[in-house]
Formats: sequence, C-alpha cells, structure tokens
Amino acid sequence: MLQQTTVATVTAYFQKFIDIWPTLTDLAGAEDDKVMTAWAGLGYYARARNLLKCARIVVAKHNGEFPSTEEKLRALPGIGPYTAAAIAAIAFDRPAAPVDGNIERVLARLNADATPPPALKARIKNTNAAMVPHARAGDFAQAMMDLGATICKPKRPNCSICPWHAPCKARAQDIQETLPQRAPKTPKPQRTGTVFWLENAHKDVLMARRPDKGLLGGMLMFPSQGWDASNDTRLPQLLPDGWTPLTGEVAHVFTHFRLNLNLVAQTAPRGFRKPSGYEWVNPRDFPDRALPSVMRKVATIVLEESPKRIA
DNA sequence: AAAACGGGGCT
DNA sequence: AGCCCAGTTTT
Repeated sequence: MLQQTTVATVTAYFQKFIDIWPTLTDLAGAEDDKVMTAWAGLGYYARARNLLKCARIVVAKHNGEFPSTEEKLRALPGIGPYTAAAIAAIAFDRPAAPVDGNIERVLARLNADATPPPALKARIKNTNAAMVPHARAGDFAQAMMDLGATICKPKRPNCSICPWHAPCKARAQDIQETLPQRAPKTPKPQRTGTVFWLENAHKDVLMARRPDKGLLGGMLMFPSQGWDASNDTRLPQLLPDGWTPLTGEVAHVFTHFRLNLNLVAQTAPRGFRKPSGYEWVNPRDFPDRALPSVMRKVATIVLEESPKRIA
C-alpha cells in the first residue's frame, strides 16, 4: 500500500484491510471484487491485484508463511527490489538494504552524490549496503526513512537538528536542496471524453467492469468514450440518440495525462436491455462498490445536478 | 531505458 | 499549480 503513497493516505485503508481480512489466509480467500472495493480511491490498482495474487501464492505454495530471503520475496507479485529488501530487513532481521525515496534522498545528500536517475538508485543501493549493520538492519532502514520523512525532507530540510549534520557533504556545500537530481518532468497531455449516465426505472445506473490490465484495471466505470481508446464501451453505438448534456464537467489528473469529461444522461428507453458485460448499480451502493476516484467525481456531479435521481 | 500506472496531502 | 510520496511492471 505504501508504494508511492503517503502514510497519511494509506493509514485508513490499512486499518480497513486488517479489519476485514485479519490474516493472510483470510485475504487469500477474499473475492477479487471485495478487494478492489476496499482499495477503491487508493490508486495504482495493480497493487491490489498483486497483493491478492501474492497472498494466494504464499498460502498455496509457501504453506502460508512469507519466505525470508530477498530472492524468494522478489519472485512474488507486487514485490520489487525495495519491498523485498524491506521485508527481509524489517520482518526477518536480515542485513538487507532497501532503498525507498527517503533513503535515496538522505544518502544522496550525505555523500553529495549528483548522479542523475535512474543510475542513482543502483549507486545508493551499494552505498546503503555498505552501511547496513549486521543486527537490526530493519531498525536501521526505518530510522533512515524516518530521518528522510521528518528532517531530511525534499524541500527545506531541517539540517540544524539533523544527527548527520557533521558528516553531510551536501550540507557542507549548501547544495542539499538540489539533491537528489530529478528526472525532467514530461508534460501531461490533455484528453477529453464523454460519460454516458444511463438510468433504468429503478434509478439504477449502467456500469461496466474494466479489464484487469491497464488504467484503472479491475474497477467499475460508467460507459464513456473518447479518452481511453482501448476501453471505449459499446453503449454510445447501441444507444446513439436521446442524450441530454449536463452543465457540470469533471476534471481529473492521472499520472500521465489530464482528463476533462463531459456528462450526458438519459433514462433507458422502453425495451432497452442491459448488454452483456454491463451491470445496473444503484447510487446508494456506490460507497460499497469498486469505483475509482474519477468515477466518484462523476457520480457526485450528476447526483448534485439532478437531486431527483437520488433513490 | 522509458513509459505506464492514481490519488491526495502539502507547499 | 506543482511536487512528491515506504515503487513495480510492462513496453
């Protein structure tokens, strides 16, 4: 959960997961959709699918116990170099050297290492490995992560209270804020699309399940067109007429593009039958379904604009 | 090596 | 309006 996501954002999700699935076996036995629903809003949905796959593999092939070596951990879905080293060090007290964003920043500054990414990661890994103590490697890793999170911050690091004030080469040259070097940011293209809000007589709304792979994989969406070429739905072709535009729009920012969505709505005409691959979902159930944030934004706008639609 | 992959908290 | 987050997988 914490991969590329702040503790502040994760905490509530972590608690919810632990409440619903207290043990690894519980999680391994969960339905896919229940896990996606619990993950909804956290983003990077491949993590949720990988977490579930991982739990099932550990239960089925490792007797329900996580392996303790980096190599075997690394082989599990969703566990990359960082997580494998972090589990080995923190859970099994192995002398592993995880490198997250915090540790990369702390050590790049400590050594005034101006290597640009992605080569920096490998250099820091070596630097870190040479520093890892034989005992309590997990505490060492967590101490460095906390140092990075609370003192050696990306902006305005609080060098005056830093325990590594004296040996820090970046501070000595007053270049700490320039390190680590960052990849040049690429501009985000703007995409535009249309969302089709179709209600039936029960005020249920037509939704579709996205394929497991790719953007918002495994999540529910309203039929839409124009912004996600590989996953355009068939609804607008099936029902080309009768759509009423709404005044509200939805703006959303993804990792690699910005999205503006226009909204249109209608009540399903007499004789309309739900095509295969779609399902009717009542808005009162939205909180308990796997809607990603962008689709929750859509629902909020439509329901606010048309109060009568609320069941 | 580079791109894909979300969303929110904080400045 | 950016920056960045306890990165991994796919291309």
